[in-house]
Amino acid sequence: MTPSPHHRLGDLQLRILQVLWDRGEASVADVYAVIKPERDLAYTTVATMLRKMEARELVEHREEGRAFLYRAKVAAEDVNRSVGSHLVERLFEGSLADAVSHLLTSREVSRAELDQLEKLIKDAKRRAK
Amino acid sequence: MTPSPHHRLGDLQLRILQVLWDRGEASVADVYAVIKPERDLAYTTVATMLRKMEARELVEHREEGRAFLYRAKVAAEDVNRSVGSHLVERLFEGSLADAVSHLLTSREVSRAELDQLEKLIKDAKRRAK
DNA sequence: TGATTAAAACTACCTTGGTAATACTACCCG
DNA sequence: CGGGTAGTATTACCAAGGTAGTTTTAATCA
Repeated sequence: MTPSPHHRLGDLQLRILQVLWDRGEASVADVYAVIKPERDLAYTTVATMLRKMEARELVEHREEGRAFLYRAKVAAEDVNRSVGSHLVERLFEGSLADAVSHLLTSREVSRAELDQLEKLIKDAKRRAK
Repeated sequence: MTPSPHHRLGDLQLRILQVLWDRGEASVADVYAVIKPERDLAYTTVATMLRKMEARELVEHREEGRAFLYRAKVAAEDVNRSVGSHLVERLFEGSLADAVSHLLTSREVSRAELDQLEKLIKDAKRRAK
């Protein structure tokens, strides 16, 4: 079975993973409670998705009484990196600078964020030295 | 009809758009010639995809003799921005800095690229001032 | 004990990207 | 004229994300 490349996770799957990363462990009801206000889904939708994700090895569960407690089986770091990397690759032919450049013109970026970015670059440079 | 959010473009669709952006106009054969060496597809696959993309208003075509000449109907800028933005949003809750930070740790970034990035930030700051 | 309820299991459906074989069509060349 | 050839058109599949109704099961409470 293919380890299924992380970069093609759908929005709902990603959102569910985020909840799990946040909580460590969560029941369907927990996940549902978090997601429901954001997007109006049925409880069973979340449950089904979780089951599908388990089949794909993205999450796993254990039983606690009659309920299932799910945990993410993939690391946030890995997924974020994988998704981000894939995007830069497919959209900007690998040029991080191009990617950031587009991002900078596409959104309001606060002064604080710019400062933060600057520091990031400086750190990276230092490490590269 | 929904203007179909650009951020859900698949890899093949994106690649095809890139060819069209590059050429301005291209026949199926043209697109095929470019893509074939990268991924081993059938000619009809490309043709079908183009037709599907036309239905989705991503491209349009005119007839030149017996062949179709396709043109992108969406701007590269728009798509890149949209895809990039969506990613930052869904993965990093809108924090560009977080996004870049992950990208920096996920790939080899050349000194030149770092310099380029630094300049980008400085420019953005100047503009924001 | 019997009814309510909460949970999971099962089933089903739609959309879209991706992939391609096959069928049709018109044109050009010998 | 007749057949190759270069195109498009048609049709079909599969996988995966997303969505959710319906059914079963088990526990809890009155």
